[in-house]
Amino acid sequence: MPELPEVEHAARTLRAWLAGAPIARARAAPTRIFRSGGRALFERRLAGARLERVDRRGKMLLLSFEGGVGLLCHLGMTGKWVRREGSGPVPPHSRARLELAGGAVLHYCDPRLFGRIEVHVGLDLLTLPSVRALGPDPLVDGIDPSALRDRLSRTGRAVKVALMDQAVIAGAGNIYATEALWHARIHPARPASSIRRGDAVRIARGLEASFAAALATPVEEIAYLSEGRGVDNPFLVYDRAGEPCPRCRRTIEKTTIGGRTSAFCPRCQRAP
DNA sequence: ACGGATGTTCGCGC
DNA sequence: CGCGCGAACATCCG
Repeated sequence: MPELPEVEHAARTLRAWLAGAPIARARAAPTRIFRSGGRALFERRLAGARLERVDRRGKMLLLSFEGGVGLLCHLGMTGKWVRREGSGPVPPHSRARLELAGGAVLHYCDPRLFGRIEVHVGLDLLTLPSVRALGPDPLVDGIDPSALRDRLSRTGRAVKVALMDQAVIAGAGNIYATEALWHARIHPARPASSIRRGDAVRIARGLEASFAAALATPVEEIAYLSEGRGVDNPFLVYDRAGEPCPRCRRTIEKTTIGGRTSAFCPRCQRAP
């Protein structure tokens, strides 16, 4: 459940779920979702907590509660929050749960345990080093093409690898880096250092377009990889190798860049 | 049955 | 120090 659009959806959903009732009880199994000592803090400090605000920075969810308790949650590759009535069945791979006054239960489910939850007391989550290390968030800060070009031009890595670097731009992963570069007509293996002002403008537009499209799409569809059967691929080029490019009809190809599969159109996105 | 999957982090070698 | 690469994490799906 991971890149910016899905995390933004999770933030909005959690905001609504936690708006009414305070947390009555917090429980979690001992898993590596929690770093050292985190589980005890989770169970002890979230009991009785009332939501103040939910923020998102890149792929990080930041839940702040009255009294200075903060919960940071990264969904990793397969994490998601699920709401159940207290009487309902426990969803698969529930790793932690927030029992709300009123009966609903919010489960953090994560089969592969790549996600993480941290509880912090007495500080602003936005000041955490892991949050401050993030680059600008496209929805919160917007994307400044000049700043993007400056950050890209300082590295010789492939532009797609650089776009997935959360310190460059917060929130893009394999799907949206792939989509944005197709929009921008830039080959994913091009050295980031070769990106010029005009390229950066098109990449910024490409990111905005692919994020906007995803935010306008039902979350079950953007999560089609995890939802599995029956959900159509909502993306233009991601996971579409062998199909025609939606712009020029040339067959989309795939290659491996930075260890990740990358789909691209060999005509629209010429090799470096 | 095998291979790959939306992410992050670590170790190793150059 | 930068960077590439592979592995690891644990599970599901086609």
